[in-house]
Amino acid sequence: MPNQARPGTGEQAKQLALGQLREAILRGDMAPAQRLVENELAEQFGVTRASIRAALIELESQGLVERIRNRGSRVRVVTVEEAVAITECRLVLEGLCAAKAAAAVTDAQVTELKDLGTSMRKAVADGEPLTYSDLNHELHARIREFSGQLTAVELLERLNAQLVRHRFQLALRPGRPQQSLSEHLAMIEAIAARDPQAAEAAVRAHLTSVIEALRD
Amino acid sequence: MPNQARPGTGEQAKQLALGQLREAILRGDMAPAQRLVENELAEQFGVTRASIRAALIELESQGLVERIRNRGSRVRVVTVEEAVAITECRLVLEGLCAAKAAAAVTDAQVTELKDLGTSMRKAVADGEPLTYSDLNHELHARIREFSGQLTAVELLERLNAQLVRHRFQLALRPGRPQQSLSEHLAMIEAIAARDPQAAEAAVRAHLTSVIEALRD
DNA sequence: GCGAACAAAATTGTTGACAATCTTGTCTGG
DNA sequence: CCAGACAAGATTGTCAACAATTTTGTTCGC
Repeated sequence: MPNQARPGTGEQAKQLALGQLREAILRGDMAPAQRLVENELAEQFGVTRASIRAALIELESQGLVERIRNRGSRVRVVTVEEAVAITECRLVLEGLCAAKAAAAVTDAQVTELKDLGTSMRKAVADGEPLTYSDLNHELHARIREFSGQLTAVELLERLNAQLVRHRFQLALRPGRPQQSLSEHLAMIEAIAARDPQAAEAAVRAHLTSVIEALRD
Repeated sequence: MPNQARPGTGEQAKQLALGQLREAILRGDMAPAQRLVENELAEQFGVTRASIRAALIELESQGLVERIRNRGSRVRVVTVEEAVAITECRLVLEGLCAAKAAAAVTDAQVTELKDLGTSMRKAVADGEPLTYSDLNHELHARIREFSGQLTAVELLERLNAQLVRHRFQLALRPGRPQQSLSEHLAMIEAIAARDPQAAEAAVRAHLTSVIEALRD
């Protein structure tokens, strides 16, 4: 169960620190490879070093930061090759989720997916890559959710967190949304048709294309 | 990068505690759902609570223990449904690794796999399910290793750690090694033939059979 | 006898100080 | 001028004590 980042509620210090740090890294506030000194972070977030420490240990095993014995922590930089390897894992895991989802979706959920599809079509037509990227993300999340495969969902969320930086670069590439759109619509179509094999194939095709785009 | 459990070397207290605790859980020394009290563990392993605490946090995000706020930690029990879900993830990820391995193995590595195959055949013929289980484990590990897919390997090791208890139950089931053997030999055959699609299919077939066996 | 309020025990969460380790800059000898 | 030893500073690792929380057992009122 991934830790939700909800600063502000009456959480314990460690959870608060974890949430804040995680958000900061995901938002890009911390430069890549930036050093994370426990004392500075503790003062910055208003908690003690022990809490920061616990948060860093957790973030390390989520692959967001790197820790070296007696040398400190830094935000992990994901090379292009790693991004490809991560996306290959996403490919098979999201394929699994899509197949499961195709076998289990309700009518209401199909409607929701189709609505997302039309929104995406509109975003591309209006030339709003930012909105499209958000919808894209949401579509993948919904498919994961509908699959009911809790283990796969957890792994995927961990993997996705490592790709934030690369995701932005990809979304703003000219021509990319157009190609991506048709692939996404095919995924929706296959799930709506309750065809697990087709759904898995569509997801694989989409992420294969993402991998090619990553290797610009 | 998963933390290797190598107690005895001059590691730091937290790493030592982590290794010992992990080994103890994996070996089954800790009963399922057993309470893990920080003070007791600290005394038992000869380290302070802080080290135990850090170790527990890490083990939690590896899915080996469960931690509830102000209530303590216990070794996580994996239900049969969870074991199935985990094995479904293994299915797709090991499929990916097998395909990659088939595309990249050297001749020496093929020889190694075939040797493993004959050893497994012998273990089944001699009726040694324990030896066979070990070889089984090693075969899977080798295939992962030969794939060069670091991200997938890391995910798989995490997943496998959660299945120790179920693995034992499966290995000792009468008739199971015989069926498992032919599936494993097919995997080796496909990788030796450098056929990625066949390798992926063989792994999927094998783990599908494992899932069915899990649902006794 | 039963339920709720309350008190005591056990356990985790937090804090600040201290020790061990690594990095960096300086100095000495060649 | 350079290599290696050495000392100073910075940073992480460890520790023991304290605070907060939850659980459990007990007592009181009905």
